[in-house]
Amino acid sequence: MSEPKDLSADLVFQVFNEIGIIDSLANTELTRHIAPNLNTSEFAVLNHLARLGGGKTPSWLAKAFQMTRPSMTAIVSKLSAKGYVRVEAGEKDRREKFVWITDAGLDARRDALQRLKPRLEQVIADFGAERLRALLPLAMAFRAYLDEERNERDGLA
Amino acid sequence: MSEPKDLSADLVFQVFNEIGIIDSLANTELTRHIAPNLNTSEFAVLNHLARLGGGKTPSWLAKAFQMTRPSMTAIVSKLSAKGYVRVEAGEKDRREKFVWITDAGLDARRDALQRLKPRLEQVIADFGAERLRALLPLAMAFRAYLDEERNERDGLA
DNA sequence: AGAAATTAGTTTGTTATCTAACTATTATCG
DNA sequence: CGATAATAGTTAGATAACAAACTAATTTCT
Repeated sequence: MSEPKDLSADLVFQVFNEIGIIDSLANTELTRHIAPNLNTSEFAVLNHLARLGGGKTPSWLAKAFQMTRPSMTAIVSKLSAKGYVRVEAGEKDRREKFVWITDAGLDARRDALQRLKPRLEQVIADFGAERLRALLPLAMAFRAYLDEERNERDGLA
Repeated sequence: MSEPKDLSADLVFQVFNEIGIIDSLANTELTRHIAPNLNTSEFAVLNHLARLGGGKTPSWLAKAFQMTRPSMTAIVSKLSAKGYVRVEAGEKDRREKFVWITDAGLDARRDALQRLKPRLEQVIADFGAERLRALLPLAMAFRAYLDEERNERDGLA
C-alpha cells in the first residue's frame, strides 16, 4: 500500500453511495407501480393525509417530509389540480393554509396502495422481512443523526 | 383497529422513506463541503478514476454508478470543461471514448478529499463506526437485490 | 456479403428538487 | 404604539437526473 488510504472516509462514502443507488432504484420502481398520474412524492403526501388525518399546513408537511416549502407548494398544487386534496385558507392566521384529502384523493390513494401491494410483498418475500427489519432502525438512527446535525447547523435547534 | 393495516407494506415504505431522506440530507451536506466547483456526482467520478485508474468508457462509468448514459455524458462533459478529465477517442472501436483523469483532476480530487475528511471523521465519531459497518452490508444487499430485479425486468440478465 | 440488430455516445425535452428573493401577515420589542 | 423580526406561502431561476429518440459504428445472422 503506497498511499495510506483513509478507510473511515471510504466507509461513509460507501454507505452514502449504496443509499443513493437504493433511493434512485426504489423511486423509479415505485413510480412505475403507483399509478399513471401519481409520483412517489404525491403519493407519500396523500398517504400521510389519509393515515394521520388532514388539516396540516404545507409548511408542516414540508418539515415532515424533510422537504423545502417551495417543493411542498408544488406537490400540493398538483394534488389540488387533480382534485385529490382541498386547500382551505386559515381564519385565525391568514398566512396559513390547511390541506385536506378529498374523497377522490382517498380513492386514488387506495387504488395506488392496491397496485403497490403485490410488488411490496414480493420485495419482502424475496429480500426478506428480517433484513428489512434490521435495516430500518439503523437507517432511522442515521437519518435522525444527519437531520439533527443539519438543524444545529441551520440554527433551528 | 378498525382497518387491517398492511404492516408489510409499511415496513418497505418506511425503509424507502428513511433512505430517501438520508440520501437527500447527505447530498446537500456533502455538496457543501466538497468544493465550490464540484458536485457529488462529479467528485464521485473523479474519485473513481483516481482510485481505480482511468481508461474507462462513459458507458462503463454509467453502469458503475447505476446511472443512465445521458447523465454520464453530462458529468464527463462538465469535468472535461474544467480540465479535470481528458477524453480520448477509441481506435479499435470508434464508437467508444475513454476517460482519463488529468493532473488538475487529481489535484481537485485530493483537495476535495481534504475538505471532506474532517466532516466524514465527525460522522464516524458522532454516529459511530460500528453502526455504519452494520448498515453497509444490509444496504449493499438491498441495493444488489433491487438492481438484480431491475436487470431482470429490463431483460438485461 | 448485405440486411438487421445492437451498441456508444449524444441531443432534446421533461420533471423534481433546490436556493434566493418576494408578498402578505403576524409577532416582538424598544 | 410603531418599527423591526419572523413566518407562511409563492414565484423565479438554476440544476441534475431521466426517457425517448437520434447518429454513427460495429456485430450478428441469413
